Amino acid sequence: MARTPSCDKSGMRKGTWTAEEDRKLIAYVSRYGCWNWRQLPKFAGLSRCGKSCRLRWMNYLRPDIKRGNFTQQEEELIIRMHKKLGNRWSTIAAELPGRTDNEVKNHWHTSLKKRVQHNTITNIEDTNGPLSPISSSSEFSSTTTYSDQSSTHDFDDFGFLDGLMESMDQSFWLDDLSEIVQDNTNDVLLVSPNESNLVLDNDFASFLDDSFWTQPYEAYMSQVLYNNHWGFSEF
DNA sequence: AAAGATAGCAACCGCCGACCT
DNA sequence: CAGGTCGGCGGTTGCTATCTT
Repeated sequence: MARTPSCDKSGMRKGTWTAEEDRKLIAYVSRYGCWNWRQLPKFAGLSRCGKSCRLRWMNYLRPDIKRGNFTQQEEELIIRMHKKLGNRWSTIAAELPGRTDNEVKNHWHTSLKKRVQHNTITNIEDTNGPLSPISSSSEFSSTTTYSDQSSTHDFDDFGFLDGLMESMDQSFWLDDLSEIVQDNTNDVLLVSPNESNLVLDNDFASFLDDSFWTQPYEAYMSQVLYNNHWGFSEF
């Protein structure tokens, strides 16, 4: 679980923190605060570099650290924010009181990442059959083919449409599992897991040409902007 | 029961931006 | 402006625990 204690070239200890080291760090920071992490170990009687002390305090010893399993709400928030922000762990952790960026990052890599990937594959299989091209018999044509996640057009891709349908139920827009899909009649729908599907208005639907469904969102939008087909303000 | 594989997570490393001199 | 210091961040490592064969 932890690294074997060792020392670096300058004689600073590395590896797992002992209970005694923890006690010294807690005692010092509690009394004097963390005014300078570089200098702190010297005054606190620790043979650790400042960085190591800071990390230990921030990720483990801080009194407001919340330990234990992540709740379902916390996990959902992490998944949602990761989808929006990417690997900005400190920003994500800031929304989870008592959780550290390191903890959130670890939890993502060990648990949530696999779950999200599994859900993506499952959703694709649900609509298209197991990793097969778009099926004409399925209710919806998927926004993606095979398992190429880069060509999935999740709802968040269209954040710039936020002002367009302000009257919509906000939960629809915030739902990360919403997708933009095309049905048998070529209507373009916003599909939400809560089954409140919505047909997009014709302006938007007609804007999506065939290449939308066959290439990654970024590439598609680059092409759109390059061709000046559509300025954001027009919507 | 033993060996190998995998999961979980604390801790380290290197980089970057802010700030100071 | 240049150089140095510091705190903070994200990626990665290395070790133990647990599971699987």
